[in-house]
Amino acid sequence: MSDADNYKMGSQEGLQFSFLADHTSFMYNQPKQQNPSDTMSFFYNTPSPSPAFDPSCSSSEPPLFAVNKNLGENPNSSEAAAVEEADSCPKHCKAGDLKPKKVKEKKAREARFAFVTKSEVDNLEDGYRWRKYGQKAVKNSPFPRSYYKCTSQKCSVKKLIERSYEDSTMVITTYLGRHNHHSPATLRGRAAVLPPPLQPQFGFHNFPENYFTSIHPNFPQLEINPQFLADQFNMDSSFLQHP
DNA sequence: CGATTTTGACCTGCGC
DNA sequence: GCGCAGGTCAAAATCG
Repeated sequence: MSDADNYKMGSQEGLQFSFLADHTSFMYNQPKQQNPSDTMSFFYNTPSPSPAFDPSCSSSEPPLFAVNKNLGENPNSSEAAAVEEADSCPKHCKAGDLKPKKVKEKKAREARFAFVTKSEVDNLEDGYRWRKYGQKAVKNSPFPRSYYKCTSQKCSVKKLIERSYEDSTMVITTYLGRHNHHSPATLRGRAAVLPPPLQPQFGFHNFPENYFTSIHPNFPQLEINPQFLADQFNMDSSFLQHP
């Protein structure tokens, strides 16, 4: 079975994926019957109170991930539990814990951007070239985590890939750092069909710049690049184009 | 033969 | 200080 077939299988159920950017979780869940003219957007999902922004939660939490709370019919499903794990920091800063915490000066954590996709292939094609440099077993998970570095010289972006232990069909991808170069795929001739690259102040700096068509920094609603989705999910790009 | 992957060893940070 | 877990290194193996 080809990768394209795998993506097709995912899209038959509608597009479902979630992601985190700098400790804030986002989710996207497109119903199968969505109106083709609808804008495809990600929406802010800030927990309240919001431990996601607790600066003391900075260096040793498990990989950031979230699973859409609305994916399952049962609100008490394990997927909803996974969101709780992603939205709260482990042990020392649970939501509702108002005790002052010992805050250490820590090396600034590399910005992260994590998202979840439903796919049978682990390493989703994102236009960049990656070299695997490690693989580790993950506690409480039967699936290992793979570590990748961008192969471009002077680019220190890393990517972590693992499968969700709650749902083995979900792939958790975490980007660390920001590319200092264009996507090789873009340079190879896709520029003609892609919008101009976003500027370096791109708010979700760990993500390939061609993922999104626009960013609203004060109201974080993202519009995904239709051509990118078409490429990733083997969909008809005309279905995804804005009216 | 160069690039990439595999995999065990090693390093680091954190909690107890 | 010790043990655990996450992350990285680097030599060997594999691939194209």
